Amino acid sequence: MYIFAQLFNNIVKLMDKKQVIIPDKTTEERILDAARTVFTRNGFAAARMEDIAKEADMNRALLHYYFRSKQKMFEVIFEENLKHFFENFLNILTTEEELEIKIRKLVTAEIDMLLKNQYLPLFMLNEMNRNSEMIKERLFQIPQKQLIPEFIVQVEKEIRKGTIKKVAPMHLLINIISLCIFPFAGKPMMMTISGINQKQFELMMEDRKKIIADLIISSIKK
Amino acid sequence: MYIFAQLFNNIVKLMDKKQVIIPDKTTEERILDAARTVFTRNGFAAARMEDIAKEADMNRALLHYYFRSKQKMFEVIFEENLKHFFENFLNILTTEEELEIKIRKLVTAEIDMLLKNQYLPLFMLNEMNRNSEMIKERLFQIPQKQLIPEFIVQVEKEIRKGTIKKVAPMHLLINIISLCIFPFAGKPMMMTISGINQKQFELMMEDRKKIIADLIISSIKK
DNA sequence: GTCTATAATTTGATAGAC
DNA sequence: GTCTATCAAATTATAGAC
Repeated sequence: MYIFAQLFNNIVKLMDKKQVIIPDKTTEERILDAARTVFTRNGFAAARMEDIAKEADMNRALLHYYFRSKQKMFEVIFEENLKHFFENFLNILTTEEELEIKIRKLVTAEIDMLLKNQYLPLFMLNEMNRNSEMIKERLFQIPQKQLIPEFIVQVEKEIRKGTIKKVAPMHLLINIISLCIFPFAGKPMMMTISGINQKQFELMMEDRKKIIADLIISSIKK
Repeated sequence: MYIFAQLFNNIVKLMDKKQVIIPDKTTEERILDAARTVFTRNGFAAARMEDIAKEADMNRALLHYYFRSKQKMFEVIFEENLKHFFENFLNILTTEEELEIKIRKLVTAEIDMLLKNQYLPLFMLNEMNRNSEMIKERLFQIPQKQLIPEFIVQVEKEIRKGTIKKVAPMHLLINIISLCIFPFAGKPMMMTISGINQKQFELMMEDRKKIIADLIISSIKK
């Protein structure tokens, strides 16, 4: 029953504001979309319920009706972002793939993901930096404890076999992560310094897929 | 005249709270020290005037007496941090030094600076990401416009001379910056993932001075 | 210059009509 | 479910005593 009321409501708004509102999204989805945008862009502290309401084209009261508090709403988005940020990377990190292939896949997948979520790095870095209990708890639940060592073991095995140079596996991993993620966290700086625009930035990151992988691989090749 | 009153005041507080307060710092300096700590750690949005007052061991009213508003106080600290973040790096970038030596100096100086200012990267990345008019204006005033091209010219010259491989100068620069700065911005993540403590993190960054420089240099050597 | 008390503003959260 | 009106709390900023 209410689905028609909502549909009608959206169509009225659509005509009224001459704006495209996807009519088949539930209110909850519209709120989450808006919350994702605002929280990911501004972080918890700088995000305003009013901003989210405006982004979702509704009023603040409705946000509280669906999610009770800013904190609870944030936790949903943080959870999403945390998973998004780590999941794919950690999955590739522990496949049975040969090391060189794996490094190329890691870099490509990571940069592709970040090109679609350009505010994610700064969001994650910030929220992990904040000393929030909730976030510390959630971080400890990540299965990194097992996944990272798996990769390290793989690198150590290659070193013993003599197929790659003797490198510190943890540094290797940090190098890969740094080279992929930093340009996104520092995008405004990059763009100002080098005077490039959004489109040029994205093209540059496409180039970096090969540049980073080559750099890393040449540093471990004998 | 008032310098004695202040000295007396500080000594009283010192005895009263059994706490070491350097008595020869002016009130303004004590406020700036506190503001630097709080703003750099938490960013503008999450920083509270109350936090700064507590850190400086005085009350909020006094902060306003000296700096009028939170915004004005922040601008002083931002200015300081901006200079601190770029100045030394850009100076080294444009010395007459030979390229390989220069890269080693850049990496060492940058990591040394960041070891002493571990919250600086995240602060700068965040504030540059915020769309503040004041910050955009200040960024444009940085002499990067001239300094970066100077370095790029140097690299291009080496390539033409045939002393180094044919690499994209801008990517080379971004690689150096990424490798040095990212671990500090992602310190909480690094520490959680690899289970290391503050002391171990700092030792790791000491190791990275050589690791990063070697990596970069080996990638340009013929 | 420094403090206490208080005003003003912003922001998160709720009540109640429809 | 959604809105308007309102409250409550947090936070910045000022007034005025000492």
